Amino acid sequence: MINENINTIRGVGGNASECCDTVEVHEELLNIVNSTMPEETELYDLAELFKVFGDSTRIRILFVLFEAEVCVCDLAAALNMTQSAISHQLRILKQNKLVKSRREGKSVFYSLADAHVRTIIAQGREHIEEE
Amino acid sequence: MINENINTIRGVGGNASECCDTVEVHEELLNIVNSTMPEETELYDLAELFKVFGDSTRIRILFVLFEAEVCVCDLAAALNMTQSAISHQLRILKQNKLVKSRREGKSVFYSLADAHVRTIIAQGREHIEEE
DNA sequence: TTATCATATGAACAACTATTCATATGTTTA
DNA sequence: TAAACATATGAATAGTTGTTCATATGATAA
Repeated sequence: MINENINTIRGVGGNASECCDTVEVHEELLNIVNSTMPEETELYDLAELFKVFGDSTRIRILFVLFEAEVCVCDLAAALNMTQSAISHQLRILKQNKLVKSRREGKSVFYSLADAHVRTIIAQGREHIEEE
Repeated sequence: MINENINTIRGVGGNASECCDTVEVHEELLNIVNSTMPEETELYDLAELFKVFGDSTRIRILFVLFEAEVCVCDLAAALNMTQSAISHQLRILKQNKLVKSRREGKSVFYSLADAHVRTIIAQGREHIEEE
């Protein structure tokens, strides 16, 4: 059971009828928001990071990189997409430090840059596989 | 060090020059993709889930719900947004089973529905706070 | 150098999304 | 019942994003 020791925010009277007809937001709630809410920039960065995971092409790229270090054209061939599309997505993954790259001759090999990638995706899979 | 026992996918010769000029995709890579890549629908669902986390308004809602069960109008007031905007986002969070709701009189109280929410966001924060 | 292969990238376009506005639904109180 | 309050939702719009196309950059081989 989640939230077992989390209070419901109500008005002073403690019933639902006083929930929303007060002009001032409940002080308790404001204290919570002010003390536990991350900074604006961190919230933005967090959303930005999850946006990167929110595209099935990038997810597929990550699943390939879970198993091997692969060059761009092989990724494109394996995922049956154009080199350009893959390259654009790799750029986003790299900007967000989820993958790293290494040039070897004409090819550029990509691999995972961060252990959190596996954890985050694993937790996501667990979530969607419930029921 | 990540990827310490993960092979680089190459051509038969094992050098970079044979990486991409083969007509057929490397068999080893195809085997990996076929055996470890989740189903199309799971990939789609995964991306869909992370899209939900990819918006700072929804992230802020979740941070409030980390601490308390809150009704819609209090969420709107605390986050300084319109009731309609919050309600639309709560709908998305609920559809993806990240929050649950409970009616009490005129108010509807929202709370976290799943422990994975905390884990996923915690991992995200760890990632962006590195360096 | 020139040709070729591998990758990166800017521009354009179509598809998607978050917010706003107006309004509908649901609940309580008078 | 009617009025007021809390929430939900459809439509419209502005902003964002993923792919394609054309082309530029970088590296190797002839």
